[in-house]
Amino acid sequence: MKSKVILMKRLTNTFFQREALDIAPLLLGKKLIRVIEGVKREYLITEVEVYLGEEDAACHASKGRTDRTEVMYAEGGLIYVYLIYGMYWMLNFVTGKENHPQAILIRALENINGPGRVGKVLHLDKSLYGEDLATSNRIWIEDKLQKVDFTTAPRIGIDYASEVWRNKLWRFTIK
DNA sequence: TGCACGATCTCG
DNA sequence: GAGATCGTGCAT
Repeated sequence: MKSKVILMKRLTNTFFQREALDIAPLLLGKKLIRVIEGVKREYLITEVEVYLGEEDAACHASKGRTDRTEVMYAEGGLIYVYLIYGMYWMLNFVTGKENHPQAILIRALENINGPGRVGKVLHLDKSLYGEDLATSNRIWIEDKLQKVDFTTAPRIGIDYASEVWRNKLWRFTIK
């Protein structure tokens, strides 16, 4: 007797060890799992932004290798979190090959708009810096096996960067 | 050792 | 439109 099983498959590191611009649209509509104090919660990813390499003036890696950016130089599949404006933790997934610093910022989840609020509901903190999405029991991504339509737009909050980088359409939003 | 500032949000 | 609030990177 045959039965159909719908697999909610955790994404492995190979998923993240590709170029951020290829991965970003694929992340839309996927499920973010977060376990807080033993309670498992699920959220749909609805908006992301790509930060790509040392050349990208808006990317933290444009300052080179530092204590903060170190994780971005690792292979894809790790988490990059940092505190901004003294109060908001930003959630990023490291992507690409080793020594190709890049990351994808999770800007919004379903019903949760803005990266600061995302960090708040997920109870992010420094302890998640470098967390491995493939093996963590605190946070990971699962495939939703559904296709989504998306739009692109310039990234938010990077007016300090030069025009070329400001104008990149590296924000991906689910339709 | 000090200082300027930021991949934001909320309130008025 | 401004304030909250603090780690980071770079100058001193």
